[in-house]
Amino acid sequence: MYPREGLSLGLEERGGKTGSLASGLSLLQQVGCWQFSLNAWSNKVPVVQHPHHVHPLTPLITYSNEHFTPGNPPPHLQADVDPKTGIPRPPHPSDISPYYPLSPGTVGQIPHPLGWLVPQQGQPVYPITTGGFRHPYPTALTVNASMSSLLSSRFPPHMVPPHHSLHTTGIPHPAIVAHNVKQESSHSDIGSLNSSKQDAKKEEEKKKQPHIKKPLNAFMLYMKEMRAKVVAECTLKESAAINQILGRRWHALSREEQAKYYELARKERQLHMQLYPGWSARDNYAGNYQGKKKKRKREKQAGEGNDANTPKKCRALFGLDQLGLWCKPCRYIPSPILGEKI
DNA sequence: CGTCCTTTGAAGTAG
DNA sequence: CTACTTCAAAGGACG
Repeated sequence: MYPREGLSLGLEERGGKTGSLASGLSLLQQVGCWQFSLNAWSNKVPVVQHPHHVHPLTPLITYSNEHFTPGNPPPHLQADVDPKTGIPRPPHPSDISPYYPLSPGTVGQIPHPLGWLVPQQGQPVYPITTGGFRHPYPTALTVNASMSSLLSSRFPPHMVPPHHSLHTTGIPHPAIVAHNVKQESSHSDIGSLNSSKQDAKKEEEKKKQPHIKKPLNAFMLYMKEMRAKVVAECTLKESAAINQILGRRWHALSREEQAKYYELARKERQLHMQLYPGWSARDNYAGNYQGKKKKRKREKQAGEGNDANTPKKCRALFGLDQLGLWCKPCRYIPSPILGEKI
């Protein structure tokens, strides 16, 4: 069932940060991965018990689960139901994200559409550092066809102007941060004295432009929600370790559970597209693609390909049973733990 | 201070 | 089309 042979049994050494077996064991126990492994071995359904069962991430889920009765449907369902027939309508662009759109009149009547991302840490999906504070999507933000066309007409498709970061409420969109927050200038380090001035000017101009971040994918949304919980469950705070745990928990989720996040991510992207019609992920490459890179690329390990987009390959390489509990050994959670039957 | 680590997924580039 | 790269989040570690 579980191809143990496919897993390295050696502790991974890298950068002198190798985690100890004991700590790894302890870690797994703390976060419940133990249970996952057991389930994987016994071919039972992996259980990631969310104590509260109410999904804090999404009103969609929360509402549909328990908070609303047929006579009192959640806002997004209200939007989805034909008022005349009462028959649910298929999704369409105008109600692209039931999480964000709220007409001004409805603000305050129902939980914030992004409350699903705010509750635990008070942080929105997209952190805003502009102005020194963070905001979720504006509460009064209404993204519908009219707004979409408004945005499109106001801004050229290839460029989102700085003021675009401000909604009519004056609250910047969470996906936008000051450009100098994280991204660096893209120019190479072969700067001459002549070009330094120009570079500085470009730099300044660039800083004026808001940095529109990528929309979060399903896993990122999941991490955002679950991180605090995992941190609370174990003593670890190091994000790399936490992320490993989260990665494993992600794989242990049922298809239905994951589907929630995929759906949320899809809506995220759609909203992002409507808010920033001309935006491309390329914009955030900041000239870092191949050669011009500012960022690392850790050397691949033996047998390690880039399997991020190739789950099948990933499964074959590292061993993944039908439950999806693949475990790649790493320095934080040593491979013997992952490979051993417990 | 800036980058790395670590995860998955989306989207980009290169061949 | 396939393979590879970057970047989203997060915060400690490290040079």
